Amino acid sequence: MTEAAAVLPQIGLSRRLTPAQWQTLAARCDGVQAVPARTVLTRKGAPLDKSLLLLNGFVGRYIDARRSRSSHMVAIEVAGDFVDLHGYPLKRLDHDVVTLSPVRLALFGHDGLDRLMRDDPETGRALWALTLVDAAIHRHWSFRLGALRALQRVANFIAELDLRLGTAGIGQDGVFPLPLTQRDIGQACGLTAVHVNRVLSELRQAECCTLQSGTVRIHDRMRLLQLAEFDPAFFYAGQPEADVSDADRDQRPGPDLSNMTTFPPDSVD
Amino acid sequence: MTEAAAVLPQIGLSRRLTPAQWQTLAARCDGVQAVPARTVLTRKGAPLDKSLLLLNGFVGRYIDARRSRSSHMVAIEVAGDFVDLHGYPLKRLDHDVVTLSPVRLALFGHDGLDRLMRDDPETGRALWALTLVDAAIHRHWSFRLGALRALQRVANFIAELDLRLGTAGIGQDGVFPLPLTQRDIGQACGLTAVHVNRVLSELRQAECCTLQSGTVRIHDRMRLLQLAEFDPAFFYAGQPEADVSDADRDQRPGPDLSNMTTFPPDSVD
DNA sequence: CGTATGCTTGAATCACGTCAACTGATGTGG
DNA sequence: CCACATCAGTTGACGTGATTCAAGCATACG
Repeated sequence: MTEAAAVLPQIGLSRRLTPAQWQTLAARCDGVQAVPARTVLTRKGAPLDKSLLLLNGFVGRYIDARRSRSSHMVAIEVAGDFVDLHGYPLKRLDHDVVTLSPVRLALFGHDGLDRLMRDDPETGRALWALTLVDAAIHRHWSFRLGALRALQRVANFIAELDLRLGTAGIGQDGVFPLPLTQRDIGQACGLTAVHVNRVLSELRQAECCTLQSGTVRIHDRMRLLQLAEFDPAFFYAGQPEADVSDADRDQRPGPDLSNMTTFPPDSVD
Repeated sequence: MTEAAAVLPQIGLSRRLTPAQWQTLAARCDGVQAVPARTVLTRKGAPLDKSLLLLNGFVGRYIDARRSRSSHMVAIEVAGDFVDLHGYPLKRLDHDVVTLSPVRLALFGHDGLDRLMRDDPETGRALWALTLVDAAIHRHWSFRLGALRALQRVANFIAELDLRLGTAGIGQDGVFPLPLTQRDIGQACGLTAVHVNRVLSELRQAECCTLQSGTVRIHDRMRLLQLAEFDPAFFYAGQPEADVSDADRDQRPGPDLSNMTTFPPDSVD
């Protein structure tokens, strides 16, 4: 639907496409749909024939343990993220996708993407790169959960959303909306809601940042990033990695496998 | 180098390609190289011009916190895994890649992959799907770290490697090599080496599985999988999702956004 | 040999979970 | 309009799972 395409803003992750690529993609949009909060978009294992681009709001991915009582949020998507793009090559997902807030979604049928891939393989590779940034974010989550403790984890989570929402043009002066309950944050950070509460009030008392009634206010971003051990490298901002054409290849010789160094063992753990 | 291509076995993840696709890819191989254990293959941020397919041995990906003393393993690669395939669209990595054991690697220059993508976009999409399975494994790690506690985590880790190595044709009767120190396992599972030790002896006493001198012996796989809350869905085994051509499309109507259901709140946490 | 590295075990500490009670905001039906 | 339920947030007391520090062994290696 071309009318729909005309209004699609190029925000967030989709900014990694060139304007021309974005036009090519937006032309494939099959419509826009509004969905209320706490609604299942796709259920684990269900076959997919369309992918969803998140225009605004928040969406979570959940894996739940059968025997256990808790489900865990393994990813959060913000405006500009392609929620289901990896469902395009895989044709089904291994987890549930649920809206955390009211959202608006742009729909892309897989057959339309097929044609896009055929007609414009360069844009296809750019879409591939988009899904790889998602994977890098997953690694960052793994790092957060495995290497940090409660206070740092929550700080890191907030710092990540500050960065990602900034890219989406949402929020300013360190203030942005985050309509999650403390239980949601706990599910994302591997903590109980009770402990998230304590950690948040600790961050508040430290004059670091405040999260109240669905709004984050960052008072001291330096301290937040430092506390969070936050390294934005995982986000692959900066150069357009979608552009694999040529130019920046072979300039620097890449890691030569002949000059390998022994991995220095680090102190503990 | 065609001689190198001739000896490349199609194991593990690379089995998700059709034999024809595998031949196409193997023909692009630029050589095979042996690398000793505990060697840095690629350093965070370094520009890449080739990708590596792991023929045997183990490789880990590490993210480390600057201020802190510990680095965290965010992924482990086994025989058949494409270690650096996501470095192909992205051109650099956000983490370090280190061998955990002596390995043999098949090298694929990015320009060769470029030609492959041009000549055979279908195989290109299959490679995309490979990187998406990696992402699914990342989500599984996130789940493990966020939702499970020590005993279950280690059990889950072992169950994952049992599954992945089985696909690579390594090990049988629940016995497979795993040349990791308890400190390595701790870095992967977000635990200290000391606690990994206690957990392993617990698993041993429970007659569940044994990990000694670099070898895993699974005595009661049912109990292991149950204890680990292990759901192999993340691995996308089964149907060849690389085959996006046609056939299995539009058979089932996919999740219709009109019959959305409200997300049922689960009990705790 | 001695030194380094990995595994094992114990005891003390601490971070986080669990249980429970209370608040305040929102909503619903009589 | 008020009784009542519900749900997110908050706080305290208590229990426990994991870390930390420490020491003792085993094996491999120069």
